[in-house]
Amino acid sequence: MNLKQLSSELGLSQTTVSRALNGYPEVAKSTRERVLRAAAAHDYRPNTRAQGLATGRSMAVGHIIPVSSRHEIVNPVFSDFIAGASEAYLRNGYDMVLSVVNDNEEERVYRQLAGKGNVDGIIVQAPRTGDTRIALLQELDLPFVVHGRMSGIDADYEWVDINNRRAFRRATEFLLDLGHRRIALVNGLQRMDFAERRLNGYAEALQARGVELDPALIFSDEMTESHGYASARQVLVMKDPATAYLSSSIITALGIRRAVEEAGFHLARDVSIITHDDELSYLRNGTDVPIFTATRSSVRMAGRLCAERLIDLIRNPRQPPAHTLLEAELTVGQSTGPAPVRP
Amino acid sequence: MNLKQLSSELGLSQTTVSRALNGYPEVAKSTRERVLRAAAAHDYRPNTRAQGLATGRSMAVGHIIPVSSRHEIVNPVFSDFIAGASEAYLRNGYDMVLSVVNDNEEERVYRQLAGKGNVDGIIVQAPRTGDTRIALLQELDLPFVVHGRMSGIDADYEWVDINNRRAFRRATEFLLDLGHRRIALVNGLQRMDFAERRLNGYAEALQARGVELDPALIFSDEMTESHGYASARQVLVMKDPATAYLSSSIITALGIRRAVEEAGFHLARDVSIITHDDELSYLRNGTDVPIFTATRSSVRMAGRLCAERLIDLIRNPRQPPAHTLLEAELTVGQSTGPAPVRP
DNA sequence: TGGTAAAACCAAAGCGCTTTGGCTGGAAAC
DNA sequence: GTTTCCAGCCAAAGCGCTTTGGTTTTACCA
Repeated sequence: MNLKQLSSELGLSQTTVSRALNGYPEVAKSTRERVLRAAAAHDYRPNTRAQGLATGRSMAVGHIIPVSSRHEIVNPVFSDFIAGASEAYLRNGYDMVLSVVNDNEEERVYRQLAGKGNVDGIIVQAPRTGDTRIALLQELDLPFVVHGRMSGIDADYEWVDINNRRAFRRATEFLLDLGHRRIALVNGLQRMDFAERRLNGYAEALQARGVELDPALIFSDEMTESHGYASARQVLVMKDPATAYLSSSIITALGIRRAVEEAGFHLARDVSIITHDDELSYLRNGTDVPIFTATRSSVRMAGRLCAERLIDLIRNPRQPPAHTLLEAELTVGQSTGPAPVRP
Repeated sequence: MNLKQLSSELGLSQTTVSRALNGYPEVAKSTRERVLRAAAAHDYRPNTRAQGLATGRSMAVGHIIPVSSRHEIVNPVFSDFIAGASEAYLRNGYDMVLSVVNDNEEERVYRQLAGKGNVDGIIVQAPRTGDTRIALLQELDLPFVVHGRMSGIDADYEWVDINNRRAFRRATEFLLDLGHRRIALVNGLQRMDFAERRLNGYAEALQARGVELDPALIFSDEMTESHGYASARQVLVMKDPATAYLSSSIITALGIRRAVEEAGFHLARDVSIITHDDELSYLRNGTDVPIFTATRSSVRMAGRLCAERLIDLIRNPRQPPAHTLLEAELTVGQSTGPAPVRP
């Protein structure tokens, strides 16, 4: 069923039917009701492509998921992020088109998405330090929202991010307060912007207390379980091992815990762990008492916020970029305790 | 830059330029080269919506991700599945449009997707027993591929699935061979088709050995870490607890391990665990020696296969449905050992 | 009753592409 | 030299919608 058929059936012009359906004023109330009834009866839905062609809008937004070409790893937070975003899209009638892209061919995909005109806006994921995508997107004149931020960029742009530096500074301070002095940082890939900010927060806290930063205690890689495990294993064989770990993801934290317990240590008593917790739906940090002491911030909510900002930006294009900074809560769980007394 | 501009710049008709770009034969070789050069120089990309309107194809496929409205949980295997599927789409020029849908409004979304005509085909995820979606999709006459199968349905349809029954039968037999008699099954939601098949495999193996099935040892819920933990806790307080666990996901297995170790037991020596392993990229089952003994099958590959089948189905619509059954490997890791001798 | 303004409707153009159904000029065939 | 054929090009229709710029109808008032 298309507009033409529907309108001829109703004995009306396509114009009137279209206006009736789209809520324009210049159509009699009785006619509108008749049209709406008929549309519902025939389960009529305007063809998106035709609608898009006529209006210039496509009612779709693009999410670009970068996959590191070396590691082939999809960040697991992404599924919850998507779930949050799609809440907003559903409410506003937008579709979500996903592109999983090797990070070496990102530019091509962005250009393509813009050129083919099948999205009205873009969500940029996993920004890296000195990212070149901002300039590209501004040149393409496509509304976009960055999940995270990009250091070392002059241009202003819309972003939604958590206060990574502050969260990790607080977490480090918490461990220092418990008497820990040797604190390992098991971080994400070094080139990721969030990882750098977390490192900065960690370094700041140490410096403020006059604790020297030991580069041997800092690990950066994809945030997998095995990265956590491998890092902790390295720490455990040190002459002067860490008594506490700061982890960038609950998944790496699981790996750290595995290594630590395998070595016969007891969590909280012998070794402490604080992790960042994205509140992944399938990997909740405990149901009542949190398993891990954690800096907590819902990635699902971040997804929703990004999507809402983007929709707003699409509707009102020429507004100045807004910045949404979310604070992470520090919640105490069962994985931290006072630093063990040296034997 | 659009076709009109490009062709006027070249002094050619839109027809010729279009044909040159799309590889039709009735255009001189020299002209074609000239057109291709100009298109590249101006970074011309045909507008997808216009193209779609003209051809009737949209060059996009839909993935419907159901989110249980009660639990609000997105299955984490989904991100790797998507990654696999998008490899195929990328190669074939398809876009992927994602709808995250509450399972109570699925029908509406399917109808909408078909009616609005913005996808050429659909991937159906997480089939449930007695699923009504098959009938709906066949009525809508939209090509589709099911990831998994649906029991209790007469109609024939295209699916890609792993041999869940066989995998869990083998895993159970493996545990029985090790002398285990009390084997707990920590499964996914009961209404999911794969969960039923796994249960059947488990039950079959027990019956074949004359071991009685104890319903108290069977747990079904969303496959979260806490489901694993909670289930194992229930088992641990039994008078006659299980000596082995069969887990439907590596994530629940992590929860089981947590509960077991917390209770002071040692993996493999006191308690055995076999889990199904989807080979999630961020949660690898160990790097060299597998952590868990596991039935292993890459969900990423399943994604790729589903996408490839769907693309084929879109291109050659009237072919009989094919069925792809993947066997899972049983890989021995560090989580299983002979049943402990009763004290 | 006629005139006017507002309300309600419509025809047709246009969005950017593909595709049908020509047309043309030069080479091949006679 | 004429006819035939085909390679190579083009004009225009059409995909299904929105929107512009009307026209007709109704309602109101003098």
